[in-house]
Amino acid sequence: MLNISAEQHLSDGRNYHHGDLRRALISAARALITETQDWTFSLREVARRAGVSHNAPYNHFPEKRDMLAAVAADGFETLRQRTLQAIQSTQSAREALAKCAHAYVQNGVENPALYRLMFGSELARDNQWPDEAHAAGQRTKAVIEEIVCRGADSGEFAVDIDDTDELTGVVLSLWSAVHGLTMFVIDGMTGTSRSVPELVDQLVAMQCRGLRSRMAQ
Amino acid sequence: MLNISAEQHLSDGRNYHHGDLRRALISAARALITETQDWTFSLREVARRAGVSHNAPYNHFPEKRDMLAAVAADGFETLRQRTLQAIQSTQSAREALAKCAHAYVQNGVENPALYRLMFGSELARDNQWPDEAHAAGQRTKAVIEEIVCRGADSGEFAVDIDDTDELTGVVLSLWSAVHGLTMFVIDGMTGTSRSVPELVDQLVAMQCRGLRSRMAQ
DNA sequence: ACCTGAACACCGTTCAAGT
DNA sequence: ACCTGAACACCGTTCAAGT
Repeated sequence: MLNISAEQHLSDGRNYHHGDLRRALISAARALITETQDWTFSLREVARRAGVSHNAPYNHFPEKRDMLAAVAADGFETLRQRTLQAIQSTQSAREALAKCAHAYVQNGVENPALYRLMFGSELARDNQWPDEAHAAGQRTKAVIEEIVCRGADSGEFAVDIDDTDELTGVVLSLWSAVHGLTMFVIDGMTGTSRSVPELVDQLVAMQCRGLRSRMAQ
Repeated sequence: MLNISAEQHLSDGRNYHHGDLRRALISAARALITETQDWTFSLREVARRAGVSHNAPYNHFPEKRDMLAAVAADGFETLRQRTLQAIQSTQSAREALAKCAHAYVQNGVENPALYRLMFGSELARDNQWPDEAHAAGQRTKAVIEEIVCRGADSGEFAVDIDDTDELTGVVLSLWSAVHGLTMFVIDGMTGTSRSVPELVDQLVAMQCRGLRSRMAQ
């Protein structure tokens, strides 16, 4: 994954402090988020963990927010890889969508704070996201787009993928549903005792039904 | 709405500082969020705005987080009222769902920071939400549940509302989709030039299709 | 180019005290 | 019961200086 350990760097012959402090800071911050399930820790604490002075981070990030944005981008990359792996060797678009959704939700459940950072975040400044995090999010979206195109090709989904607007809208609707469910599960807002996989299955079933028949809107 | 002004308090004959500082603090914080589109302001700043010493808030909230949670609950209440009003005098469940979704998304777009606070939030401590915010969220969910029940009664939606699990799952799926879309619109992650109303319409159309026919899952 | 240490203006929270 | 003021340990960020 993206978490290159300190040892690897050192065995590289590169000095931890001079070779890749940026990466080390991101790793340290991500580890802190994973451990504490919170990101109210200080930038100084991250620097301490990385074994550098409390200002060293400013050589790599303009301010704290930008470092968190880099962690978020890292989280998006992990999510992308996990969903991508989940749809390997699936037999149908329908199955791929289900597998993707399960992997997606589980990724969030396993590290709620990181998932919250990726989306909920005060990363936005003036309601504008840092480019790095934004781009990483778009790459994650591409996985869903691939599934939709596959379903259209196979005839499973009644989507006109040559109509860019329609394709984008469908992809966005699907991502919205899966993302929303992930948030509610994480936040304990489901208000039911049903298992997470059951909820995911029901959501996917409903979305697939919506994609199959295309009556008057 | 819930924003009772200072004047109203004073005309009540109640002293602003002794009568309802809690409410005044929530209002001040909400105003700060609305103005700055951020909630990294300090608790001391909120106290300043309310014209009290920097510790007065501690008489009403155990810590800063709890005050933000109260603001979030306030935001949920506004959202609930706006969606509730949107579905008044609608002719069908289908129309109600559309109107509700439009009002919901627009509410988020009008005050992104508040919406982010309500959901994305580091309000959670140990992944557990403050009771007040949690309860307010559940009340918002009830609006969607009402629409689904109405659609089941009228035969518009093929949902067995006597099956609690199924009903909960459907409501959660719908809420997930609308919430997810709201977040993506706010975060500028839609990756399309289509208008927000168009995206909402497409999402609603897809969800309704999913609710109408019930073939083998 | 990258890192350090001192410095500045702030903050969340606690505590003893006032009414 | 509610509010104040002083105090504590911290933080983000800047700056001058070191290599």
